[in-house]
This record gives sequence, structure tokens and C-alpha cells, in this order.
Amino acid sequence: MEFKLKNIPYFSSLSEEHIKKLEQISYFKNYHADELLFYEGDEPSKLYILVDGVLRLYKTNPKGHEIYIHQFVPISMVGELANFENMRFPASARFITSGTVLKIEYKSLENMFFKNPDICMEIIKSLTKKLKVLSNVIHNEMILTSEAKVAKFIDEHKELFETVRNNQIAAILNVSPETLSRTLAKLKKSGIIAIDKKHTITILDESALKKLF
Amino acid sequence: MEFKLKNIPYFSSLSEEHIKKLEQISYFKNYHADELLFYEGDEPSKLYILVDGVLRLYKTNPKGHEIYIHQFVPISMVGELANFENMRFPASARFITSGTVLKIEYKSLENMFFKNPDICMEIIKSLTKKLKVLSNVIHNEMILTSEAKVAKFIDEHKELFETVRNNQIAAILNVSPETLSRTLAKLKKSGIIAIDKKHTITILDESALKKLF
DNA sequence: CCCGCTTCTTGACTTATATCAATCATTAAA
DNA sequence: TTTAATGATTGATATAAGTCAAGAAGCGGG
Repeated sequence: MEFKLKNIPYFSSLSEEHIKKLEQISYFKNYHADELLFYEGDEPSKLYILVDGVLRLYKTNPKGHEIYIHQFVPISMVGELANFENMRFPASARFITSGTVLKIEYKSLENMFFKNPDICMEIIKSLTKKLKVLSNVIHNEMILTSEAKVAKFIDEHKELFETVRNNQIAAILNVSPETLSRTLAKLKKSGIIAIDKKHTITILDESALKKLF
Repeated sequence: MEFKLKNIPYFSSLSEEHIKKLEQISYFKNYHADELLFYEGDEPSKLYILVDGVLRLYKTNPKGHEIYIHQFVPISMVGELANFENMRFPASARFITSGTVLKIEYKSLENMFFKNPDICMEIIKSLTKKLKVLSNVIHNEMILTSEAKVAKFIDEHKELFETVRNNQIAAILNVSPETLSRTLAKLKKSGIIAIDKKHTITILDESALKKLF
């Protein structure tokens, strides 16, 4: 697939001239599934824009387990916090599918970039989106119990639930597969949901489900 | 105390004319300690700028306990996520000391505000700062153990440790007072820190302390 | 359709931290 | 200075979730 700078919303307002300049300080790179884009603790030097594929952001706890934070889909700016604040990446990023990122030399960009109000606006939108994501992570992980997390996930991502293995759902929810299994068993027993052989889920009592989170 | 719009960094670049307009859609309000500025779940209609006092941001868990998120000190923009994203406040805010906020009618502001590149820049800075805060909250609460939290707090906020009661430190760290007490006892016993009668803390083995988080 | 590999489930156990309760220590008020 | 109130410590117990292990179910290739 061929990617163009001007098709990226962040830069759609740029003049031909600016696009040219941007081309000189950036390039596209392809990644295959499971490849790391950056690792927690790395010093950033580039700003990333995900233009293709699914990129998972996660942290690693002292036991060496992956703690799921978020999954990016195109088109998303990635790693801006570390670049803007000149700090190390607070999390790692790994491709779940194959994908492509635009890598931009951050230092060169800073000047020409932040003067443009349209781009500023795009950055504000991107930062706000990310703030919302983190605010949600905090809510899910600090406020909700495992049962509440599962209930919320079923309510909000029924289709995802039916397409990915329980295994992966447990990873996304940061609960063990055993806990997920037990929680689902409990929800089934209390008549809130039903799951058939084909892993299709039916919400039998939506209000009871919502009450759980 | 008398507060002026032009002394607020977010607006320092505005022309006299714009300041006048801003004055028409904003006002200062004083709060006393313990007073709520907004409550989790409220619909926002105003953007807040804390110009005086200490404002605590917290969430409430299902058991009714306060979960500490962050404490704002002047000058900080507060509640921008909820306003920008047109969502309910994801947390509550309560004054710890008496304080003052500038309240700005958000809708009126939106137009004149986001056009100005200087203000955009300030907003980006503010959002980035907040992103860093949340990223840190996630790290502290999802990755660190209680012991690690305590160790990190001692390392980073020695002075605070010595001025506020253990009670309050426990609240800030989101651990129970008992757990804090036990953790401190453990650190003392292992010769990493010493605490005297006056609640003065001495770090005896800094590298061992840092290794804990 | 059967075999072997994953994934899922279930039970028993572990662990970190909260909770409850009693006592001790410190501070502030009388 | 004595006393009441508040905060800190300590031990015992509870709880939610993770871990380990074994068996069951589902699935993909021959």
C-alpha cells in the first residue's frame, strides 16, 4: 500500500511547500505482527503516526507480565507525550497485526509544526483523545472489579467478544483467563447472559448487566 | 486577593480587546476548604482555571471510598477534558485549602479561543502536563506494589512526608493507614530509612530505597 | 472420524492488601 | 498537668484475584 503525507489528517492543511519539508524529515516504515515499535524506558527521537495496522500499548509489571493499556488503530499519533515532554516512553508498543508508521524527526518538526493553528488543533484533538483513553484506563483498573470489567466489556464490545478468544479478552481486561472463565460462568448462572457453542453471546438482562459496572 | 486575567499565562498573549471579551464570559469565585468544585458524573458547562489554593481530584469507588488521583496547584486549567470532549466529569474535585477559580463559559470561549496559536500552545502544554499526570497515576496504581509506592513517595516527596500526617499520606498513596504503617516499619527494620520522634525521615540507604520501585 | 494440540474450566491453594478491633502514643484542650 | 480526642501501631481475619495443576472441550489436519 502507498501512503501519502497529505492524506494524513494532521497534515491535510499544510501547503505543498510544507509537505515537501515534512517529507525530508520523515519516512514510512512497515512492521510485521509482533514487532516492537518502541520499548518502555526508551528515549524517543521520533514522533510516530500509525497509518496501518493495530498497535498495542502495554506496560510490564515487576513480575514480567504485560499490562494492557490501549490499542491504536489508524490514523493515530503515537508517542507524542514522550516527545513533547522529553521523557522516556512510559509504555511499550507492539504490533498486533502487520502495519505501517510514519516516523518523523521530532526536533526538526517542532518549529514549523507548532506555529500552524490547524496542526495545533489536530494535536489538541489527539491529546484530548488520549487523555480520554487514559482516564478510562484509570477508571477500569482502579475502580472496577473483575466482574465489572467483564460486564462492561460485554456491554460495549459484544462483537469483539464473539470474534476473539477468551484468552485475548482476558489479556485486554488485565484479568487471568481463569478469572474471566469464572466470571462468565457466574453471569451465565445468574441468567444475565447466555453463550452458545459458537461463542455467540446473548444479553438476557441488560439492566442487570449494566448495574454491575 | 485580586486576580487579573492578563496575569494568567494562558491569556497573557491576548490583546486588550480579547481580554475584555473574556471578562464578559468569565468570573472569579472563591471557595473554602472542603468545598466541592464539581462532582464525578456532572455535566460540565464551564472551564475552570485554578488561580489560588489546592484542589484535589479524586474518584469514588463502589465501596464509597475516595481514590486519590491528583492535586492541582495554581495556575492550572481544570476540567478541560470534560469540556473539550463534551463528556461528564470523570472525577470529582474538592478544595483542600481555600482557593479561587476563574470560571469561563466554555461554549462562548471555544471560537475566539482556539484560533489563537499562543493559546493553542498553552492548551497543548496543559494537556500534555495532564497526560503525564495520568500516565504516572497508571504507573503508580497498576504497576507498583504498596511498598514500591511508599518507597517512591519517600524518595520524591521527603519534605511532604515530614509535614503531613501518615493518615493523609496513606490517602494520597491509596493505601490503608495500616498498610502504610506496616510498610514503614519494614523499611525501618531493614535499615533503609529512619524516622525520629519529630517525624523527620532519614534515608539511610538510598540505592536500596530506589531499588524498591 | 479420530488424534493431538490448544483453549477452557474447575478446584485447591497462595498472596497482597483491606478490614476490624484493641491498644498505644501524641496532641490539644481544659 | 491531667484528660479527652485523634492518630499510629499491631495482630487476627477477610477478600479478591492470581497461580498451579489436572481434566474437559473444541478444533484442525490427516
